[in-house]
Amino acid sequence: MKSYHHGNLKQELIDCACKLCERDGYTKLSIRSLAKESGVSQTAPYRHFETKETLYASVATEGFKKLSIACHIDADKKITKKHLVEIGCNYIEFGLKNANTYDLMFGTAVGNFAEYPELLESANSTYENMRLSFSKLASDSDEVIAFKCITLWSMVHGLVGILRKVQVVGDDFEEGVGPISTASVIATNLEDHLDKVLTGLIQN
Amino acid sequence: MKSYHHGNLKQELIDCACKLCERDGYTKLSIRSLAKESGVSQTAPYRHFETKETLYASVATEGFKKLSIACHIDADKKITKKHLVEIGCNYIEFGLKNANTYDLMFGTAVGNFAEYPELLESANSTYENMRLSFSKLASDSDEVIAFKCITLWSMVHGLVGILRKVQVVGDDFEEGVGPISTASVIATNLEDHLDKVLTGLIQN
DNA sequence: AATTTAATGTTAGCAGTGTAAACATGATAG
DNA sequence: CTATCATGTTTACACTGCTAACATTAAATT
Repeated sequence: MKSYHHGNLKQELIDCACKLCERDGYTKLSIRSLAKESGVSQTAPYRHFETKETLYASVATEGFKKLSIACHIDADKKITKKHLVEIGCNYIEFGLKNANTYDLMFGTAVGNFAEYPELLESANSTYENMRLSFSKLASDSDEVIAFKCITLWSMVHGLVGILRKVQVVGDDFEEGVGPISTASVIATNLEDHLDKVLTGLIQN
Repeated sequence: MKSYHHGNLKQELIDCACKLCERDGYTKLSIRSLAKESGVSQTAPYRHFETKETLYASVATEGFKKLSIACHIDADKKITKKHLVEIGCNYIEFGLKNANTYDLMFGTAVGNFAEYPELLESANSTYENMRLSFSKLASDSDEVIAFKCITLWSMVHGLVGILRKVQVVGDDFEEGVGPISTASVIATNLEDHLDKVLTGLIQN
């Protein structure tokens, strides 16, 4: 027999939402279905999430935490370009393996991160982690480090988007010339690709 | 007095949808509101668009056509890196100025382009245009050209995403070190940035 | 020219959604 | 032990995508 109060509803809703968002995409997620899944009334989630966007923000927050972990590398000593390639690869792998969550994190489902302090914090700390790795690489100024960081981020972010999209674009081109076959070559040689692309940005 | 048949409903719906999608984002668009806007019954659009996704596909198709135009450069002669920078800048400008439409084109609102021949065609021809520009640059093999093309695309695509997102991430970092200020520097020096980033990819 | 047909429009209605308001329960603080 | 307040429920509203059945008229066929 169930007690009137669930006890741990908020966390269960978040966990469940993360799972469903990743499985079906966040558009398919409804507060009502989520409530049903947790065996609770349709409007119970509203005691924990003001709006659906608030729920999205929680899922996105979890996403950034996982991304932070995925992109973290141990390196007390000076790190090399190889480390950055590794970060980039891990980032891309995360984006491709958690594509639906990634959409939530980088799409427009959550309009303004500033309205959700935890989300803001987790997103910023993902950036900050990456920045710290860069700062260990070379004795660049803070500005240059930040610049390189945003540049790498935009590169891997772009690759995630294009690699995913291209699979859906169809390919009626000659062998080896169309976007799909090309992207697939890049995808299967990610390390080489990142290494090459980072060369203009960083030496050694 | 209006006739029973509208006469040009499909095109009017597409035009209207393009406008509303760009103004409010595609999530805010409803078939019913669209119908009302065109002074027609709630279900009339279904005579022209099987599902909402079909409508999205039409809007995305228009988007790719515009993107193609934006990225087109006149160059019968050999083109230089400068031309590619120009293409990249135009691409990014399009992505930032038509952010909501861009989401529709590169997000998951339309699941499988192959189901919408016109969309597929317009998306592929955007790629093909870019590829042709690259092919005029140097005497690379077709594979290398395609590779560079996808790489540039992913770079500018990533920049569009990050430049947009960063504005929403908040910035509680030191001066010049946070993502916002850094991205803003990149955004205001786009040409320089692209030039630098393309150097690893292309000489001259 | 008359008639059939197909394209395009309307009306009514279902099932599902986000969300607000009013109420119920029970854990916890006084 | 009682009052309060966080948490859960019920009910309801306005909106959505979409379907089915019907209406109108343009186009094709005889």
